[in-house]
Amino acid sequence: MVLQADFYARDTVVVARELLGKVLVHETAEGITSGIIVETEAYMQDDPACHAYRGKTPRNETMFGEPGKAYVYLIYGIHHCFNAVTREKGRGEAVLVRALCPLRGEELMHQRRKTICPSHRLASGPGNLCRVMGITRDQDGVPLQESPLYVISDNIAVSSDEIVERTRIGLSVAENRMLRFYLSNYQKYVSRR
DNA sequence: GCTTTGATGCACT
DNA sequence: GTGCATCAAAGCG
Repeated sequence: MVLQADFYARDTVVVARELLGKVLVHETAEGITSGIIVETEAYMQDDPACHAYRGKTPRNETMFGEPGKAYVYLIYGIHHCFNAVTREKGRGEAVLVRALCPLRGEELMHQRRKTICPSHRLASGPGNLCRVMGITRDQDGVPLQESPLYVISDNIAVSSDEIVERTRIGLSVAENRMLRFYLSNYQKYVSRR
């Protein structure tokens, strides 16, 4: 079942936790790739580390739009990052998806990567994730319910004691909030640190 | 194995 | 001009 807008139109931390164990799918001309979401981070509007903290700009406009849309941006000039927009329209909050456990299209993922690596590192980190899934800024603003890019709730059981809360990664401000979540039994698929 | 560093685009002060 | 929600190659051991 594809997750609908009402799933995303809730508290950002709740959405971040519940996205763990769901499956991200991208259907492209090259083929279909999918993977279990194993690591997320929550970004709230009152958070100095959040793009929306200083208000709306052309770059982060998507975050303020409808819940359930993809917010994709370029970081360090090289890498893309994929987020799911949460809360009601006008709120400017999102969940960053940081890592996947590959499910379908692993062949294609290897092709999209220039380097050879073990499968548990294919989508370890937001930049790698977008690369192997074929996500670019072309996907910025697309609704996750009615696009080739969507999230489904599969029957992957996640009990709350498998969810580990940690501080977020790569930030210079507001580092110490427990807003990063990952599944302990998939830790090797997660970016390091 | 682990740590360091350069590549690189774009929004914003 | 600066500072990033990063990655991988190069260097060390």
